[in-house]
Amino acid sequence: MSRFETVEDRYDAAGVEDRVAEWWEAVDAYEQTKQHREGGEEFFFVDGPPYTSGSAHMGTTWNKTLKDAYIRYHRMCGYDVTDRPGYDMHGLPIETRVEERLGFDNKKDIEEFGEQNFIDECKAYASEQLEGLQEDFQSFGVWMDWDDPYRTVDPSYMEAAWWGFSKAHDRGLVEQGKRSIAQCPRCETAIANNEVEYDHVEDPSIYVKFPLVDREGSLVIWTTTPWTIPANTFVAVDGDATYRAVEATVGGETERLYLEESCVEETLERGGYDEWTLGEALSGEELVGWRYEHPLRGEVPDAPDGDGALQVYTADYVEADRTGLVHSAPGHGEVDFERGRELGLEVFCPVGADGVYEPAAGDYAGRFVKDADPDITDDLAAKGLLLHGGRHHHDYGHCWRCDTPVVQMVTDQWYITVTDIKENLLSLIEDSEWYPAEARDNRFKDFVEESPDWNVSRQRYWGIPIPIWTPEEWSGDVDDAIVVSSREELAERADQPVDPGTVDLHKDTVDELTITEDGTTYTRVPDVFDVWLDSSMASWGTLNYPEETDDFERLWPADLIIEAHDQTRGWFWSQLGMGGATLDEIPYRQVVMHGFANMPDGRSMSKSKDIFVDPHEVIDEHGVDPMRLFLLSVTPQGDDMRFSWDETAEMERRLNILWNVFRFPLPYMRIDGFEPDADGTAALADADLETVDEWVLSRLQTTVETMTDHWEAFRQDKALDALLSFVVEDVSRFYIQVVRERMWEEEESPSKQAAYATLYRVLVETTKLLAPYAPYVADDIYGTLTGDDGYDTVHMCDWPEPTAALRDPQLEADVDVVAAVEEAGSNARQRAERKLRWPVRRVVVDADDEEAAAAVDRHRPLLRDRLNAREIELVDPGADWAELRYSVRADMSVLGPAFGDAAGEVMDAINAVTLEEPSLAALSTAVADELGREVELTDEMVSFNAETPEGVEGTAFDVDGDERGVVYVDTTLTADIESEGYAREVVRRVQEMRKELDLDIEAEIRVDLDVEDDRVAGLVRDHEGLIAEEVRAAGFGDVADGHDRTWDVEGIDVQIAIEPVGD
RNA sequence: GGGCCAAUAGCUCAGCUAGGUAUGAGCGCUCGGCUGAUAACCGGGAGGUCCUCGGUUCAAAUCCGAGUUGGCCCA
Repeated sequence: MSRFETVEDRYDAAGVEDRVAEWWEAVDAYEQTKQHREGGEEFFFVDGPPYTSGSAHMGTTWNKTLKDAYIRYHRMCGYDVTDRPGYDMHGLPIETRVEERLGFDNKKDIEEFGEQNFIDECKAYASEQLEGLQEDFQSFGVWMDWDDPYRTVDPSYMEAAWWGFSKAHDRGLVEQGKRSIAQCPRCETAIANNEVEYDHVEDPSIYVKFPLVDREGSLVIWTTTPWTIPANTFVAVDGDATYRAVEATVGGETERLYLEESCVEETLERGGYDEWTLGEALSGEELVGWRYEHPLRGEVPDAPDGDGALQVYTADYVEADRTGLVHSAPGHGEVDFERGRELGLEVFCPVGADGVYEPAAGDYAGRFVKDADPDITDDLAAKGLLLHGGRHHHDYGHCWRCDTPVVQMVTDQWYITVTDIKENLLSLIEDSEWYPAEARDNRFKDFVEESPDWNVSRQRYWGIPIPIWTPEEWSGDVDDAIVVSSREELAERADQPVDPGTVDLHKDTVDELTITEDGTTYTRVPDVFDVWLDSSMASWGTLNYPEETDDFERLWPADLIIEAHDQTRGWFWSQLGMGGATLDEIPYRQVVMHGFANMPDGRSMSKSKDIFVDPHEVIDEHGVDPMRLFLLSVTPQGDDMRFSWDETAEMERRLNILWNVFRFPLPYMRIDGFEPDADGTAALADADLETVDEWVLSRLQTTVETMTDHWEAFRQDKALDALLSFVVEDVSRFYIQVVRERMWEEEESPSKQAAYATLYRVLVETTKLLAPYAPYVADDIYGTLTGDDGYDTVHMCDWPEPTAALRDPQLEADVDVVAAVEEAGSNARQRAERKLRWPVRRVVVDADDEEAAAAVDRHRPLLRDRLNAREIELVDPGADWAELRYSVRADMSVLGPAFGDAAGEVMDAINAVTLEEPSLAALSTAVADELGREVELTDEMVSFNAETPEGVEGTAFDVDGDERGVVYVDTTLTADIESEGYAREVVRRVQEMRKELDLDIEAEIRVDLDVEDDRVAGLVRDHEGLIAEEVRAAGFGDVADGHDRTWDVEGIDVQIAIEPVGD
């Protein structure tokens, strides 16, 4: 590939990306880059596996882009980076998708279809989705090991989970037990608390009277779940609250009710009582031990009736709300269960996994619990126990996958008892560094402190089977069960023949396996793991541990993980829990926690509600690199991102500026046969650098240092700011503007060579700095610049290090001053209405301090050039420019009282004078002259205003907000200046006409000028030499058949004709 | 209902973790300039209840409290 080839006029993302993708393919760019770093210090990055349902959304896109950028950065820094992507492929979400596909309603359909068939369908679905994601990620320019992703459904990965679980078991952290869990009656499985979504619903709201035994009256409870009343076991009160006996009358009949004092009025009004009187006051403690009749004893004969049941107890979950007495069913509610267990009460749950009452529910057996609500309410009403029945709007839990309302109930589940090692876990957290740090110390720590034991069992199909085999007459003691840790062990212990090399560990396979030892046959527990357990093993699953041990021993734990803040409760936690349970270590060292990708208006994206931005659409519109640039331009630490089309378009424009900067020197370099070494070091060493060259190279070093610091602090967004500002402000707006003329020089010159070497170096280093962000365009530019002399891809390059010898902070500070002076000078010019094309006689810089003055003094030629000034004059700091004069403005509010009737006269005199210096003494003298008499003036009476000489405009300049002086531009015309000004006007028109003819840069022309005004014609003629040089005119005179145009130049018609001259 | 985070120009965000005039930045808008990088570039200008209300203080975008809106997590 030859260097400095012609490129498109305009940055075209799609074109670049297609071209580069093809190139990568052709030269195995990814593989080469990885091989290039083999033997380097190893860096173990672990990919948090996306779930394989649906395609990549903006959040995943952001996440993978961040990962890609940090992997590329670390590679450039010399690390041999682990980059195995992963996919989370088990779990209920996929099962429900497949059920939808197959038109299934419940587990019975699955059983009929066949477990194995269903598992095959799930696997096919997950694999299909995986392929889509793989394509998506690759289309985002992400370089990971796409040929070998870890998949949670692979036997080797599943084995990692078995190993981890058995480790936890070895350490006594596995147990089976009853817990109150959220059950999805449709999916017929427990679902984790974080899988419960709360939606607004309307439920029954009933007040029920529980008749007391041994004393008159009833307790009044309130509930929104009538279906839990069959399981009522006790009533809870607040021991410190005050309860009242109430004599309530309705329809002439009076009854005694007990409820919390502050709830009486509202409750009895609801109950429609005509009147009531407050009776005895009792503390909650005093109610403890009171016994009552189960309100549905007739309908549910098996309802709790054991020791201690149907009594009042205290509980800390009671609030003075509704009635202040809480119906408690340990067989259902979580807090009820906990309290019931403390009290040693029976756990009665007459509901099956499908949410249907079992025979123990008596009359209600066979009914779906929610459907039984009205019957139960009616039955209570029929017995006169319903005080009030209404409806209530509140939030109620639903299954996150199928949206079915959950049923809270007690079932047997398997647990990893992380609460036993909570202190360890909390201290392990300290071994990880988080970005941002507060996420660890607030959010994460809080979550870990509050987390309960981890229910890892699910009564489903598509998951990693729990590797527990229990004996026929099992005691329930986990020590009597067998926990298998590997395929090898399974093969050894199973009664049936198993080939550990080929066995698939899914449920359909292992369910059939039994283990017989010491005459006892063990069968597998039918549950599968909670899918969160799958990914919790990713840090060793990625390394195929325990099947392979070398990598694990060398690399584990992970050096870096990068995920969004929802993973605090997800993957960050599950990994900590498993790492702690198995190895008593935290599986990661550094955590970058980014935010969520929201809509441009701040709402969260939601595919189901059709509120989202599709990454592919962004790519079609603006390209991959601009999208990545946008995603990487926002902070990766905690804050949510609002996607912005405008900002993405802006990134495309910035890349276009870079493209222009890059393509500008190409024709010149090509024509001159410029052939620097690949990274330009040698070319630079040979070059005779000029001041601006040194400056921009120094800026480059500073930029490299700044960027590196930001990258190391995981603030690639700030690093990008530094890079883009360098490219746009320093290179494009300043350096290129200054060196343009040097590039145009026809002859070989050291100056031109120095500009080439400088710009080359700047561009090559820029492509390296840009590479992690915009991998395509960076590589395209790099390739065009280095050709066959560089690496096949910029991604093999080392991350630049600042070169101390090229640093010159003084020069950078100087140029800051020069640029400020230039800016102020341009402003002054504009106010004087003098275009830059017209030279000015002089620019006077009145700097406030020595430093600014010295900077200007050191760079007079540069400033002369930038401001098109014949001369730069410098006023001594501390002194005012001698040519300034001062006018004075009188303040009548002070003059009036002081001078009375004479005030007007004094004011006129003050306003009329012009002073050489702004002092009261000078003013007094001048005013005395004007008035013909002395007057006493004070500072308060006047203010001084500087007046510039005729034809001079002044503007203050500042650096970083600090005012450093004033720039005066003297626009007085001279014949010489007019002559050059007009000549340059002509040059510009001729140049435009050359372009209209599409002439080659080097083509020579003949020019015919006809200026309407004779004086101006003469002025132009004086500068024919300049014109000829600038427009490559071989001569002036008649152009018979050329390109002919008449221009208006400053109000004067100028007719110009040009024609190319033959060779 | 609870915890955490955010709210500053039309847009995206700095500034807040040492209180001291919003020098705010880029984009967009607008007026002007430049013209062999040209769909680029330069300069001027307009544009703000710093979410609201209280408090601390000589002084609050900044510190404290309450609230509003949005996000995440939990119930």
